[in-house]
Amino acid sequence: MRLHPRAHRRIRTVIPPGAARAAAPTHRRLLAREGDDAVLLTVGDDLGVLMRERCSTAELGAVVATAGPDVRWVWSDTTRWYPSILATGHIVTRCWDLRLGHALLRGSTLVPESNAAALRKAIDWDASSAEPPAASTPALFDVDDAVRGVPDDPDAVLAEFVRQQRAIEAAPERVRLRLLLAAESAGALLAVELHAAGVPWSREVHEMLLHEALGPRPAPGAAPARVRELAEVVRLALGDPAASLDSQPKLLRSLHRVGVLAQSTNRWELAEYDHPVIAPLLEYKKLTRLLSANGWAWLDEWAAEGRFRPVYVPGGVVTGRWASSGGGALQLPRQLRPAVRADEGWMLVVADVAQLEPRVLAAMSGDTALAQAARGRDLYEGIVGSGVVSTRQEAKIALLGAMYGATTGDSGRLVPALRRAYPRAMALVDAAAAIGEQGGVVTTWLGRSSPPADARWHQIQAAAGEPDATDSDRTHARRSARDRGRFTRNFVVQGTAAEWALAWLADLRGRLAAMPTVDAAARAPASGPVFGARAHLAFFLHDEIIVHTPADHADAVARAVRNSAARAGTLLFGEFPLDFPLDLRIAVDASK
DNA sequence: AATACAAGCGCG
DNA sequence: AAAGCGCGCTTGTATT
Repeated sequence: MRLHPRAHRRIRTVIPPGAARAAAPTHRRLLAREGDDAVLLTVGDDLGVLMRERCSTAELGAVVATAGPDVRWVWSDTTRWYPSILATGHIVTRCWDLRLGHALLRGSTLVPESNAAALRKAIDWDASSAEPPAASTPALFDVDDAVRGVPDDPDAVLAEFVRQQRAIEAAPERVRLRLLLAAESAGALLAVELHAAGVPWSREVHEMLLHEALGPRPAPGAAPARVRELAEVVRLALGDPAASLDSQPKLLRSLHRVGVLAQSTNRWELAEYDHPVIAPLLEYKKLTRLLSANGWAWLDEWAAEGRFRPVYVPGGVVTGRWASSGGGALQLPRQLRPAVRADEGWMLVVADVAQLEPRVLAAMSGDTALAQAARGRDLYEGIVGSGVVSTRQEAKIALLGAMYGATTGDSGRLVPALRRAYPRAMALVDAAAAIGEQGGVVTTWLGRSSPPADARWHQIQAAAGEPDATDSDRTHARRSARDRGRFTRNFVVQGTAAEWALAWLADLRGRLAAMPTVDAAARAPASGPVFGARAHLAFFLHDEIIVHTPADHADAVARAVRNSAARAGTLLFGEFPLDFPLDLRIAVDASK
């Protein structure tokens, strides 16, 4: 790396300071790179550059801090810029993530086509996946788009910002798009912060849980005692001391030999057979799963320092949900939740939204009957109370079936009753399914659109319409159309729920940042210099959050969590009469 | 030996 | 007890 000339150690202002002062408080500032330096562009309402500054990247944290909390930093990609700024101890309050913005706007049906086309043309987003999908490609859609880059040089950053700004301003629903971009960008900041802060994790509790379930930690390469014992019991029941339990084909053959004629080794199917081998085998599978997914090796690799730090991937799911990579953050088994444990003198505020997706569906469809059923704490009980179905379990299955597109089984059987009781809500998901089946694009409440049907999908549909089409072609086409219909049916609901959750998080993040810090002795050092000093979000999973907070602030945090949920509701749905009740607990650990 | 795929199971 | 959306991860097997 090149050393910077002394002159670069201080910000060099190119525009006279007077103009800069006038511009600074209200205007967005773009960050770009030139060699090893960062370039800062202050942009006016007319999108003209008011000021151009330059500093070394090492000084960026200080520059951000000096600029104050009212600036919205516009940059190519939060994952590229924010970690190093945060590492110097500075929180960025607002940003505009151009990569995420591009991914949203280039495909949104709310953006006028000429603007969307301009965005697509400017950045060759999917250059490497432009060829028609190979015949073997099973995916219905491709999320690679979201991970491609926006260039970092000043001209490109400014040009992309201008394109995105114009795309939004040209849209009749610009208020929604602005909200979506702001929420998505706040999520990008939070994802970096969650990784830095980490989930407080008790090695002691985790080891105790493993010991209880599996026995003492075995030598490397050996199976734990409890697993070995169960394997013996299973092999005895199979009448084969050498039976292999970890290879599906071999296990299936062994099962067949003792009369268990299952088609697969999945546990739901195995559970249907009445044979002495079943119970110990299911227990064996459960324990080996715990061992391989979240055993001692996982603990050593992911939570050794008292924090679990997964990498969150905002926008990583087509619907707008977050994905994660590393450590399986989205799959922490409930069994291990007691290991999520606050530091000494700290508490956890654990909150999840009750039935988020059906509530969101009620609001977006304007279905006041469903909203009425949701008025109490439990939406499913509300449906039972309206006499639509007779048990809570039926209400749940029916509603999930309606949102997922179930056609058979208990779920499919109950959907018609729901359709009669809540015609507006059901019409919304049915319409989304119909559009998907025809190859169309659907859009969430704030403007995230589903990916269009790919070339392979169209090819399958076209083949079924040819004169020489076989029954198999037609069946294939119909199935593929319905698959896509179920996807778009769920997309609008899951995607809007993700938007609600982002709005909740973004608002809460702001409230937590405003909370007081604690003195040195009361800090949680493992959460880092910034978050170890105050209440901070520690975990997020679709509709639930965990805040790690100094014990004295727990009540205030709980109020903030509730207030933010209420705020998210009005931000998205205005005065529509619907609340989003939380199940909220203040506790030392995250177990139920 | 390296890579791709499918099954299975964890989460919402 | 599951058949219907969205994921990530591990394991064993098949492919190269």
